[in-house]
Amino acid sequence: MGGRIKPFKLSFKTSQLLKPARFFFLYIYRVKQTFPKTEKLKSSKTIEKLFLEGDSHFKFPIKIFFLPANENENNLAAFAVPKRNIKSAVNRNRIKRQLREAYRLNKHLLEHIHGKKFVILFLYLGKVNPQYAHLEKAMQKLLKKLHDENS
RNA sequence: GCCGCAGGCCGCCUUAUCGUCGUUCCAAUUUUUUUGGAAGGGAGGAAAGUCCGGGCACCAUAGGGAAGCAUAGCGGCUAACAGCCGUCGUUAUUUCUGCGAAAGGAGAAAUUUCAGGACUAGUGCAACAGAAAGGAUGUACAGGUAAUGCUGUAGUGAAAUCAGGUAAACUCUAUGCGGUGAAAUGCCACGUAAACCUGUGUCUCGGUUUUUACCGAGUAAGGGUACCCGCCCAAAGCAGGAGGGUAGGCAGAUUGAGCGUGUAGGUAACUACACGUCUAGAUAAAUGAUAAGGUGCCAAAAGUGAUUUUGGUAACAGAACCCGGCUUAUAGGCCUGCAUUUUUU
Repeated sequence: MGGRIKPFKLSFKTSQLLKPARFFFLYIYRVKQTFPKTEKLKSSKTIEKLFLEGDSHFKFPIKIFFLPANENENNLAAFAVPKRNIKSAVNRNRIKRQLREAYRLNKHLLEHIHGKKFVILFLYLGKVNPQYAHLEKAMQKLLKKLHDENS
């Protein structure tokens, strides 16, 4: 874990804007906020399995499917936006990027489930382009719920 | 200055932090590799539709025939084209010139339309009007004959025996077209590996012959390329099963009919030469988030006005082997040309 901890350095202005719950985690130490290839879910078999066997939670507009996968080193995550709801390719891409961003900034919420790792799929079910702030809120609630159930 | 039309160009910017995908360099670990750091780069004019044309790759089927599809004045450009340029004809608009009492019609220029080969090969079709609209022929008057709508005029119509009109009607003529499509294809790794089992499947008649087989004819009739001939396969082909392996890596893949500038040739499209330049390469698919400032647009308020303040908003849209076009979508801005109107001199 040593390589993943960085000294906390934020300006006064930014830290003022942070909410208390998030502020707590960040104040102790800072989880590295990266999202490299090794944390992306790529196997089509696993994704199929997720839809068939995975448990799900829903908080508008995001639905998540997840399965425990303790043999993995990292949590694996994938993001999907159905073509049925969002027609434009540009908007689909954008929502996927925003989902990924929201996950990247909030994945530290899953760090404290010691030993337990998950395979997660995030599915966007809204029919219009979202505000990023709403997405992030929903993401935080879902990750917290997952955390509380398994700790 | 305002508004309109046509053509061309651009199509949000800057900074900071955190991320993300390649490249290069450095350090650590080291066979590969992995991790960290630094530098520099990272979507479009249409990347879209997949409508044409190529490059490139492959094929047991690529040849010939007919069919089908595409193109269509003439000349040029190009790797090629259904594209582009020039030109002739043609459609329409505007302006000018001169003719005329007027209605009108003539010529020239600019822009613009065209599915612009052939109805003297054949077939089909044609509203209204009209006796009659396609091997047609009636009435009135006049003429003529041995006799007859035989001839002329009137009448209908765009057109009445005239080489009529029509090919975004069949058709004919000329030219072109093998098919598939980067999920192609090649290599590496894994694997006993063009391996195993089951089913389907090569017809009928005649002749030669002991039989196999060969020859000929017929049929939709073994399989393959839509069809036929030809050709190829027969240890083939097709379908299923069991078992194994796997959605792996590298190449293809980004230096190219590339881009920029200049000179020369050409009416132009474009071409030649010289110099400079490297500008995305992902693969469950890289460009995002946050903050601040600016820019454009819209709305409201204030002001005679220049303008200021506040709020909102950021068009269409995401590379997927690569090029040349076409078509469609597109907020807003800039430039050029033409025409109208207003003001000033």
